[in-house]
Amino acid sequence: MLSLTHDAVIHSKKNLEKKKQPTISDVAAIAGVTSMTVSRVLNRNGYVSEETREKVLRAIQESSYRRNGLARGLKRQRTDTIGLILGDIANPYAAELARAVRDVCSGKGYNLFICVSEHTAREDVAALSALADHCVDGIIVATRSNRAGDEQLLKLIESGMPVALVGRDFHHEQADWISADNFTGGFEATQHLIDLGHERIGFIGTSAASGSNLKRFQGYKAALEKNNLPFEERFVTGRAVADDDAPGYSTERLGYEAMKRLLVLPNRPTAVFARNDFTAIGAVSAIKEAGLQIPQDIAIVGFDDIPLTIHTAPPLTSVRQPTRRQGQIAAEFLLRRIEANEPLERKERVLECELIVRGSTVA
Amino acid sequence: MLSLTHDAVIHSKKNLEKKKQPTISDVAAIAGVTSMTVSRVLNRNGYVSEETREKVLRAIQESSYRRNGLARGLKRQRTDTIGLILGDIANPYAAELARAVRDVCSGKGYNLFICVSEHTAREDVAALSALADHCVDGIIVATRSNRAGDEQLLKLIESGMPVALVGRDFHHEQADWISADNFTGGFEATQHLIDLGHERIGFIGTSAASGSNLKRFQGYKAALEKNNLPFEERFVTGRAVADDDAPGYSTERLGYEAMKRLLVLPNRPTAVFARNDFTAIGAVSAIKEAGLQIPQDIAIVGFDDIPLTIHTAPPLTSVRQPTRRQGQIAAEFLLRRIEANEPLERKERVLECELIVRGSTVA
DNA sequence: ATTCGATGTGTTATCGCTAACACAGGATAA
DNA sequence: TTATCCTGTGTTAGCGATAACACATCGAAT
Repeated sequence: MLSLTHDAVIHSKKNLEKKKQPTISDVAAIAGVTSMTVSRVLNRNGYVSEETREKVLRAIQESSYRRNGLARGLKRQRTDTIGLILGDIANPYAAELARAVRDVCSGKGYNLFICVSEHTAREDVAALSALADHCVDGIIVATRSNRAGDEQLLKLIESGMPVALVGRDFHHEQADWISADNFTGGFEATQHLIDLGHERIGFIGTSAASGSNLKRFQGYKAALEKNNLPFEERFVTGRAVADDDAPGYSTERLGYEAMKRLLVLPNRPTAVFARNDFTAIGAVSAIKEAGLQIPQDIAIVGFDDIPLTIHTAPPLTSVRQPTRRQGQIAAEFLLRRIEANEPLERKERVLECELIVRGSTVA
Repeated sequence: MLSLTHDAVIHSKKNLEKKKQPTISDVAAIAGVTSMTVSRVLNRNGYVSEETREKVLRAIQESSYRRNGLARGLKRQRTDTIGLILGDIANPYAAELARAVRDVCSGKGYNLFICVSEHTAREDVAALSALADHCVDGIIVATRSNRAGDEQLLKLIESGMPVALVGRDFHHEQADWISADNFTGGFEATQHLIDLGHERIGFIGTSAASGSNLKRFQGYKAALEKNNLPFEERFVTGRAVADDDAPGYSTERLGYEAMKRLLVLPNRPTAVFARNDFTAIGAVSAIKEAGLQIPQDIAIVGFDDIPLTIHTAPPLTSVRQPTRRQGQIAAEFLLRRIEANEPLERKERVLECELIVRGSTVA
C-alpha cells in the first residue's frame, strides 16, 4: 500500500516534468519516413509525393511538433531574423520606425527582434552582443553614438555582420547609413522663427557643450549665423549628456524644466526651438504656467511631428521627418546586404524634413 | 598575363567573401589547448589554470572570436533569453512595462527580445512562433486576447513553454497571470464622475458590442448600475474591434472622432471616461474645438496616467496603473518558472489602480 | 532497347558547442 | 603507505536540423 502510494507520487512527478519537445526524427518515426523527408515537407523544397506529404503533416499535427530554430540556424548558417536596436521605445518616432522595418522584413520572410538600449552605452553594447550571439542575419542600429557602442559596432561590422545605421553618427565602409536631414531641419525651424521676426531664439534639449554633435542644434546655430544673429550660450539649455551612460533622452519634464530656466533670464528669448516634440510640449506647459501666451509672447517649434502635435493647445509647429521611409530604406538596404552575402559598396541616404507650421508659431 | 589578371580577380573576390567566423576550435588551436578548455574559460566553470586562462583569453582577442549562441543554445537546451510580446510600442505603458521587464531580466543574466504585434492576430501568432522557434526560455505576453493568438498560446503552454500573461484575458493552469485591476479602475473613474454630480456619462474607446470583454468598460457599466443611472448604448463609442485582425488600438484620432460623435447627440453626456489617455487627449481636442470648457461643460477622465497628463490643458484626471510593478512581477514569475524547470502552480496577481484627480474633472 | 531526366526517398556528415566522463598528477587525510 | 580528494585537461558523444550526395523507379525520347 505504501509502496503503491509512493509509486503514484513518482509517477505524478514524472508527468509534471518539463515535456521534451518532439524532434524531427520523432515525427519521421510516426510517419514512417526519414527525417530528411520531414525536413523537405517542412521547408517545401525537394520532391515529396502528395501521399507522403500528408502522412508527414498528420504526424506533425499528432506530435504537435515545433521546429528547433537553433539547430536549423546552426546548420543553415542563417536565421531569417534581423535585429533592431532602439534607444527608447516610448518615442512615437521609434515606434513608427519599428513598424516600417517590420513591414519590410515580414514581407520578405524575416522575423524582427527588437532590443532597447534606453540610451545607455552599456545596454547598447549588450543589445549588439545579444543579437550577434543569436546569429541574427543583420542588425539595424537606431541608437545614438557612444564610445563603447561604437567599438562593439566596429568589431561586428568588421566580422562581416550586415549593419544599417539610422541617424547614428557612426560611419563605416561596410555599413549602410540612413538619416533624416536633421541639420537642415533644425536650420529651417530656426529660419522660420527668424522670418517671423524673432531675434532672441532659445534651444531646448542639450547643453551648448554636448550639442556639438547634435545635427539639429548645428542647424539652429547655422541659421542664427546666416542671419547675423548672435549665438548666446545662455539660451541653450537641457540636460547635459556628458556621460555616455546617462539616459539622456528628452522628455516633457526635461523641456518643462529647461523652459523654466529660460523664462527667468533677463532679456529672455521670444522663441524657442525644442529638439523634439515631447520636449516642446513640456516647454509649452511651462510657458502657460507662467501666464504667457503662445505664440504672442513666446513662439515654439518642435521636431518629429508626432501625432499629438495637432491636439496640443495651441497645435505645435514641428519639423516632420520621414520616419516610415527611413525604416523602409534601412530594412531594404540591410536585406540587400544580407542577400548579397558578400561585402557591397556602402549606401547612404539622407532624407528631407518638412516644416509643418501650426499655431505655436503663427496665431 | 591574362591568367594572372584572372587570378587576381579571383583572389580579390575571395577577400570580399563573407568572413567565416572563428569557432571555439580555432581559438583552441591558437592557444594550444582543446576546445573544452576554451569553453571552460568562456563559461567560467570547471578548473582552468591561471596561465592557460590567459593564453586562451589572448587567443580569443587575437581571433576576435564571438561565441555562437545557436550552437550553445542547442547543446545547453536553454538560451538565457526571454521574449516579450507587446501590442503597440508607441504606448508609454508598453515602454514602461518593457523597461521593468528588462531590468529584472538583465539583472539575472537574461537577454530580452521584444516582438510587436501591432494589435493584430496575425502578428500575435507570428511573434509567438518566432520566439518559440528561437527557443527563448520563456515568454511574457502583454498583447490582447484574440482567437488565433490564444490557440497558439495554448499550444505553446501545453508544450511546456514558460509563459506569463500581462493583462490578457487568457487563463491557463500552467501560465502565470498579472494584471492591473482594470475593472475597479474603470469603476472608480466613473464613480468619481458620478460623485461630481454627472448623470450622463459617455465611454470612449470601444463599441458597446465589443466592449463586453474590456474590463475598464465593465467597470464603467457597473458604476452606473450601482448608482442607478441608466446605461445608454448611444453614449458608448469608438472603433469597433469586431475583426481580430484590425489594428484596433486607440489613438488620439480615435478619441477625437469619437468625441465629435458624442458632442452632436441630443442631450449629450456631461462627462466622459476614455479607455486610455491618448484617447482622452483626442477627446479633449474635440471638446475645445467645439468651444466648450473642461471641466465646466464636459469633464473627462483617462486611463494609464502617462507622463503627458500633467502637461495637457487642463491637466488630465486619469487612473494610474502600476505599470512598472506589473512588468517586474511578470518577469519574476516567469524567471521562477524557468528556473524551477518543472511545472509549478499558477500564480496570479491583480494590482490596484489609483485615481489621480486633476483639472479635467475638478476646476 | 537504351539513354536520360524527372521524381521520390534514404544515408552521411557536419553546423559549433558543451555535458559527461575519463584520466593523470599532486596534495591531503587516515 | 595507501586511499581519497582536488586540480587541470582531454575525449567522446551528441543537441536537432539540413546540404550534399546516392540511389532507386518510371516514363519519355532517341
